[in-house]
Amino acid sequence: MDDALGPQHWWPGESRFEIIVGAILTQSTSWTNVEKALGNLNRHDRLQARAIRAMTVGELAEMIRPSGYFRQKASRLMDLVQHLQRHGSLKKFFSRSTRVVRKELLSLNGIGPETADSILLYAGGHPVFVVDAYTRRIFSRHGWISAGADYEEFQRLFHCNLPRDAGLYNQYHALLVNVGKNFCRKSQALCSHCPLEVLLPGGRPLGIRTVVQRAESGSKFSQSSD
DNA sequence: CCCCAGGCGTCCA
DNA sequence: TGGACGCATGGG
Repeated sequence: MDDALGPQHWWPGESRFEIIVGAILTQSTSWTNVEKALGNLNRHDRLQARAIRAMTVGELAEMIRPSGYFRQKASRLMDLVQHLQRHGSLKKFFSRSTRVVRKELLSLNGIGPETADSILLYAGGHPVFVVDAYTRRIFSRHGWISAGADYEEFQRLFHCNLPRDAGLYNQYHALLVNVGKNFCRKSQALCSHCPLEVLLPGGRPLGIRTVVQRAESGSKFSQSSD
């Protein structure tokens, strides 16, 4: 286990490798389904890179079936694991500059900006802000950024307004996920009980720091995970 | 029955 | 460059 030196993250997972696997499996999929897939892998003692490589993609696909898109994800996961192998340890893989590792992750099939950044932040401890559907929804609904802004544009908003700190990005993202899940839901947003209610459009513009501090002090779910 | 979930690649205008 | 679509299971 080389996760002893890894960051303390809220992202579920016992090891850096499990976090990486989870990042692929959770693409457009609820975490409960991902848990079933991870449970299958764990039960068969398959939550290590070596054990994954020893399987066929077909076997891997069957094991992760509950996470949905299982054929695609099996193939993506296998590609990633093969790639990681060439770098030796995960520690070596992540020890290079954020820019280099990110570019490399993005070059792999099935790894887009959010998955790459989740892996960088939660498995690698790199200071990159993860922009997900919750983040986009919360910030565009409040009028803080256009809904049509692209990934890099959203990310720049955070990188330019917050200290470059992995622990901070980790915590902020966790808070946004909680607000997104429990209040700023896709349909039927529960603004009346939301910690960000006073920041609805029309109010005085406030910085990101204020937004997140409010989420932190107001959310009853700030410590919940999975 | 419906809608939704912590995306990504491909295709096409 | 950007919008539609396929990928798929499981829960509410």
